[in-house]
Amino acid sequence: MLTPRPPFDAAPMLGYLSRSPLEPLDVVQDGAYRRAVLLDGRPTLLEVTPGGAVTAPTLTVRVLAVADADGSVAPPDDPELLARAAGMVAHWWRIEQDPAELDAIAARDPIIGALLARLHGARAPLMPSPFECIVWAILGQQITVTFAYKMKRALVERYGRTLIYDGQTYRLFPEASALAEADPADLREIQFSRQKSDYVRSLAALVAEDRIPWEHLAAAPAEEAISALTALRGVGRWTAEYVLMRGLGHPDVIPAADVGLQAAIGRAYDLGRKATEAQVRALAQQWRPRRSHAAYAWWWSLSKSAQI
DNA sequence: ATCCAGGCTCCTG
DNA sequence: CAGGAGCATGGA
Repeated sequence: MLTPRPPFDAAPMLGYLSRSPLEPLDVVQDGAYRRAVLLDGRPTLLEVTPGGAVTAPTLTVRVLAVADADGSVAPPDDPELLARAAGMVAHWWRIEQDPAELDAIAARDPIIGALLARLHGARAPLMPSPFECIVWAILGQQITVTFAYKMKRALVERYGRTLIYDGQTYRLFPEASALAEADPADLREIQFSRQKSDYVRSLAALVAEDRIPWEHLAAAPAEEAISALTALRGVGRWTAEYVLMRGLGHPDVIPAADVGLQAAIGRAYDLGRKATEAQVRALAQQWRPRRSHAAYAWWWSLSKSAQI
């Protein structure tokens, strides 16, 4: 049982995690979140169940099943495993972040303040791994989100491992080694452009050889990490910023070139059209030092759960 | 039909 | 260094 720093509200986060019916990995059902990940080299199914109140929140983490090499599924055997699973969940769900830091932002900028109020207690959740995040960012380049989900689903179904629990199939995001060896013709079949195919395969090869220092990048100043990431083929500034905020947990990064953000911000600030990248960066000065949370909030405002 | 989506690389002038 | 083509597909 984890006890996030209050206020903490999992509801908007669950809404965000169930944002697309095509999303193949994030499973939200009966108020709980399930996700299969590789832990100690074995597919492991985790479940997170929010409880308590916004002012006294809890997160119950369970390890539902662990798959062995032969694919047979068993209940968890290692007591260490639960502690490690809980640690991962605590990190993804940002339970230590202090939402009080957002109050000053809301006071400075009432427009985002109204949005932050709707998201009272919410955190901007991280993706389970930087690798998954960077691949997802590349899939999302230039195309509609719906099409990106379609590609992600096909990628996961073709290259990801599976875990069957309670009659339900859970998929894992593909390992870097599997994507590094992917046949470009197969990727073309699942509607990857030649560029996306090249980018994903070359990045997967780097990650498989552990050539990307994720921990260093997570701790480095944002601009330094952005420079390092944009040196990689297929990674421009938008992708680097996305990976910093969603994959590495940098608190103060915003992908200002994102057209979704630009549309949301253009509407909210009554600009008459979508904001330019320069306008987003200028407005975002007010959202320091939590620009990542601001970006998440604007994206959330575009999701279905925000329309209600 | 044409444009544009959670961009990036590469090529041109 | 700015500007534009090309990429794959689908919805507006």
